[in-house]
Amino acid sequence: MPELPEVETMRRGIAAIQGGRIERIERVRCRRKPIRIEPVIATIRRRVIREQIASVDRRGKRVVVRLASDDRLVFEPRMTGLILLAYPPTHEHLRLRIELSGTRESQLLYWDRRGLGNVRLLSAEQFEEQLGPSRLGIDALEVTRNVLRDQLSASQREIKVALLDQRAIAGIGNLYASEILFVARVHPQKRCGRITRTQWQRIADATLHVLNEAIHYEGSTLGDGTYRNALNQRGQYQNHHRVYNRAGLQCTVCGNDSIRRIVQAQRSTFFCVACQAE
DNA sequence: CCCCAGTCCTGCGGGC
DNA sequence: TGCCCGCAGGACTGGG
Repeated sequence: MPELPEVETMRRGIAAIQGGRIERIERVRCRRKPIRIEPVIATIRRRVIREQIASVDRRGKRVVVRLASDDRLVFEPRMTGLILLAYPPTHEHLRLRIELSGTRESQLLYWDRRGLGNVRLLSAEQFEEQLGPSRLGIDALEVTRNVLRDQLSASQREIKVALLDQRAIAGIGNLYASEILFVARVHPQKRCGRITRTQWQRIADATLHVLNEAIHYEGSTLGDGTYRNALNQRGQYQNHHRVYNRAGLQCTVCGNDSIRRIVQAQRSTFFCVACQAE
């Protein structure tokens, strides 16, 4: 379930392909399994082959490889996508291989078990249109109390559901929304309109704290073990979760058996009924 | 504006 | 032991 910390870990893992020793894209190979890709592969090849890689960035839950031409190759892993330099978990689900020239041979792989993710080549204009500020909110690592308040306080939605809205804030998904609200001590069903200034401040602080902590541990590799970094190694943040997947277990803060699971917008939410009374 | 259910997909684990 | 079904949830869509 790549969210911001997992996607950022992938981005850092492949960042060595930018500039420097890596010269350019030499080949693009589609593997056996179909891939959601746009435009068609022939057009992608025509536009990327022999292009240099200018930078490797991230926009919310997407990795953005910017080429010297200013076209952008956007990887959106969704549930089970991985962006790798090597060691795909299975050969079967390898979807795309981009061969790069350089002093050392290099490659970029896109692997996706379920295939819900996608890869798109966008012009600078298309990128602005489809992934610009009108479609995708400010990056979650940049939030402040005032950004949260401006974006969400007019909403009557429950805060946990609102945090998942990528048009407001980009990068928070189901797992980190629960973790953030626990650290902020705000009840996940609290309506946005009823959240106080102090609570917005705590949510902003908790967002930065939790996401940076998760990046430090290279993200969360959950039960099915799908998520991996760019070298197919597991993340470790699952060992530091405070509430996610911990229903019925002891709260790390108050010590009570007060962690519950509820469903909001058809998704699991975990929280401590004692620590997040409001 | 918001909410909800359905869609895309695969693999897993529970229940019988 | 095998089969079916529900579940996981990111982003999007269509209907209310």
